[in-house]
Amino acid sequence: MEARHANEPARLDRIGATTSNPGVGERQRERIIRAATVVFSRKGYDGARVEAIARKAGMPKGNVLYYFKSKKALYRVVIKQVLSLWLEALGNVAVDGNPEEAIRQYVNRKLALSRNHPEASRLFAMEVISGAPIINDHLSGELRRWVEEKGRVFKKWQEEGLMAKIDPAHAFFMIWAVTQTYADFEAQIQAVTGAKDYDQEIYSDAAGEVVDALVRGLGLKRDQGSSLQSA
Amino acid sequence: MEARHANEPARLDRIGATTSNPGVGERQRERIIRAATVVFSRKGYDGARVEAIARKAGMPKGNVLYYFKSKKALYRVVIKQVLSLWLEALGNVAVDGNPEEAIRQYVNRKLALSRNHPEASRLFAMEVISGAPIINDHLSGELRRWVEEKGRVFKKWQEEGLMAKIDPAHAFFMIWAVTQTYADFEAQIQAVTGAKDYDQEIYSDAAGEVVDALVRGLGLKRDQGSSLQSA
DNA sequence: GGTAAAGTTGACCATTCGGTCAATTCAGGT
DNA sequence: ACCTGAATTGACCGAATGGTCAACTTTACC
Repeated sequence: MEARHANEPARLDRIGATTSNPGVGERQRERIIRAATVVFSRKGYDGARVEAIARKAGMPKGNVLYYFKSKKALYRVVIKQVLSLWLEALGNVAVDGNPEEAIRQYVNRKLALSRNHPEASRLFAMEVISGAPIINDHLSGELRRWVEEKGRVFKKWQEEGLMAKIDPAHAFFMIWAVTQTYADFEAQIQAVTGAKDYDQEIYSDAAGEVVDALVRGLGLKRDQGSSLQSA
Repeated sequence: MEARHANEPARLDRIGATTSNPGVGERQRERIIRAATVVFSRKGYDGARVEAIARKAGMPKGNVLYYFKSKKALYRVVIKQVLSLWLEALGNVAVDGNPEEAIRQYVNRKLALSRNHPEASRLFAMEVISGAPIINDHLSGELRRWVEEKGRVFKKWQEEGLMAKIDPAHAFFMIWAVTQTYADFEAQIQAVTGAKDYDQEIYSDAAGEVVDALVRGLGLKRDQGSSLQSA
């Protein structure tokens, strides 16, 4: 017992495929994290049972606690990974192209995130609803700075008349709210629309209109000066 | 012991003030429900401790279980009350006035709900994120019908060119997403904006811009024919 | 003021759950 | 084949929690 309870995300990024030596333990670790993300996102921290996570990962409970020294430690690892996914997708809003295209791209990327990682989205939502006990520092640190930075770009656009006059932060809140709702409130949307194939009917069919509405609402204009399209 | 474990919401509506006989028990019942709403909304069902609810209501645990036969029964009562608050506020979107004013009013009402009952909003959100195990029937029943009904009005507006062509259901999802985000994601918004006085800075100062953006996004026009304003 | 029901309270029970541990198996290096 | 550390597993423990209960107090009504 030596690498035990490392607790570090270690190398959670996409590995170039099956790298030389994923390590027996590393693979297990990842299975646990994946299972934990699902369970935590549906049940919340307290509702999640270690044994439920273990079962979903296909191993006895004891094994989970072998890799993570406690339920809380596992939760921290999971939620930090989710957060980094969030921040990463926030990524780089292209500030140089024309505003409309930039935001349209950004919203679409965010929507894709909700589509491909609904559990991550829900887990994040639960954390925040609960008062963000774990990630508060990140929100008032990294995220806040990120918003301030991008906000300056919005201000510039607004001065040039390329965007409606709206507090940049709230513009983001609107975007996040709308994109996340398709993951977080899936149950409600499912119930109300009666969609048979959520992925298809909601994301493929309806999402486009919503993106348009957001762009329109934020009053985003295509910069007339630079007519170059981004790929 | 006779009225014990009635479990019925009984008469939860606003009573005309202190009616003749609120009943000792009825008052306690309401205190418990109010406390439970807060605790459940922050901790989720499993995270909430009966004793925590009792303490917040200012009575020993045993007393809570005297009025509600189980934690789950209490939860059901609480969440149903929250749901009715939601549906009630959805209320009557004035279908006859001009579209812009109607929706503007509706959004403002929904926003006020988030402001005045943030716990209710969060509790509702938690339920839905968890897959709406309790209220699923209501969502695919009452709520769905309500959306279909109001949706027809939207369609009419759209045919008259008074509203952007967007699936009515999704128009609602957008509105709900944006308005709820100010209650549900308060922790995030607080962290990002660094607002000292959330109520003031967020709801009073910034909300207006957001309502405008929504109205603009949904492409709502003032009906030129009828220039009468609703109060 | 007496009585019966409603309400209050803390002690108590059974269960569940996170976490530990000793025993065992597996994998790799020599 | 042997050895060593990593990994696996199920039994087990203590704490916490939902729920019960019996004793006690308050309230309402005659």
